[in-house]
Amino acid sequence: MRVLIVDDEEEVASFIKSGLEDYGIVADTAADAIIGQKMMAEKSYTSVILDINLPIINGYEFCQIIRERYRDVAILMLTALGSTEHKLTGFDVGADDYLVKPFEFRELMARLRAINRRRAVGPIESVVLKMADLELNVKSKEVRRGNRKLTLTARELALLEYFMKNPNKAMTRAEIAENVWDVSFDTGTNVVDVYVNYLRKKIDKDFSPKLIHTLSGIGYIMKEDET
Amino acid sequence: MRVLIVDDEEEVASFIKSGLEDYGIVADTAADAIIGQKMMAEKSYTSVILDINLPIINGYEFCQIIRERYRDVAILMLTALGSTEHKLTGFDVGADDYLVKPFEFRELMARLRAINRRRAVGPIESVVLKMADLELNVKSKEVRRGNRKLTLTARELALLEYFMKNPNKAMTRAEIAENVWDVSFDTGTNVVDVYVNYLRKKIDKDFSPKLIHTLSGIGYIMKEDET
DNA sequence: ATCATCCCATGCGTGTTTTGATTGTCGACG
DNA sequence: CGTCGACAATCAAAACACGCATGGGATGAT
Repeated sequence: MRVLIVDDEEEVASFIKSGLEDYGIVADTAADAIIGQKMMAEKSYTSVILDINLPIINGYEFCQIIRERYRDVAILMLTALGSTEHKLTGFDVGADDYLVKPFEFRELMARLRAINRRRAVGPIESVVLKMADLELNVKSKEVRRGNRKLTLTARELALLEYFMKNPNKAMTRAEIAENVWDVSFDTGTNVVDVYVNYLRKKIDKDFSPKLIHTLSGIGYIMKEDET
Repeated sequence: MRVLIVDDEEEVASFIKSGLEDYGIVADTAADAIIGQKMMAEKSYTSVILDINLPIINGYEFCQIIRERYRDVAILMLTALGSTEHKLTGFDVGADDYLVKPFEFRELMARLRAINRRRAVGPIESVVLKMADLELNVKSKEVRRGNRKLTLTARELALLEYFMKNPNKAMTRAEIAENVWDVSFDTGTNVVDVYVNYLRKKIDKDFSPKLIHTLSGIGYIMKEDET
């Protein structure tokens, strides 16, 4: 995920930028639409956070330009203009969401996530993957369940990461093997079974609810609810 | 576009409903999540407008349920709870947008349009196959009829999936055998009959209407209406 | 050299799948 | 009106595959 912030107020822009970076999201800033346009030509952004009161070209016009050229970029308008008329115009020119200043950063973040959630192939790449009380920090490779810290081996970790990135999805052994062992699956081995077993011993054995479930004849699935 | 409004305040719900209908959008209302769930099982909605303060099951929980089962439905939360915490929770459970009461109808309309426009971009194939109140989530392999969860074996599941992907189509045993057992049909076995029987026991026996029908001399057909 | 990690092979118990025989249903025809 | 035959539904035992556990060997790191 790469975000472009277009705002002529220096403070606001850098405040958002540093906030996003705390979440591991790359962010660039642009003071006006002309600069913004150039940056979008150079790099490909997943989202744009856009002010309306901009010098030269205003936010509405810029929004239309983006929509035309980069059809699938998520656009979030962030402005002091809070009247319904303004909002309607914003959505009219193609914004995906509209947030009024002053704002809480956490809400901005949540809205940004929401508009990206659909578009992206997988869910937004959050640094911390969560399911029930199990957490996996992809960056630090730290795994904890409840308040217990767990130590996994490299392979166990890769497997868990794959599971957590595909929650509620039934997966065959072949699928898992190809993604976690990244060799085309050599039939006649049961590594997957063995490692699922290892994982279970560490993350499920002493806890509840169980997260890794077996689907007989199909494979495995990671999900929260029992059965 | 078909919208479901879940709100226990009668006035609000019907206000929105009639507003949407002015725009030629079909809208249904449900007073609580249980009713809402049933309606979603029967018809397929593009969007849900969801209150949080609901009797029995609150909006957050219902939102999660919807997200799980109907991945590609747009959810807009509409509630009096305006704190950032509430909003965050809303987005956390999978809402696409969050609007605080009191609201202007025009803004609701604009936001509804925005979240649907966005969703239409990527062709997300529906993962939930439906017929009457029977649902098969192809991704998680979960099968439910009404609100009962059913457990099928791998072969039963494959058969059901084949049936549901070819609704209202008469199919011979040979056709079924080739697709579900993927061996060229060894005449002289009655596996198909046996498994249709197993399936019926699980998905049709205690329910109505019956979905799997026998065509004597031809084969089987899956369809909703009796005969 | 020692240790942890990773992968493979084997065997067992259990649930699933298949088979083959029996029972049930319905229409045609004597 | 009863019988027969074709077809479908049901049943239960047998064959089979699947998933899980375990021990041990190969590999690589310290």
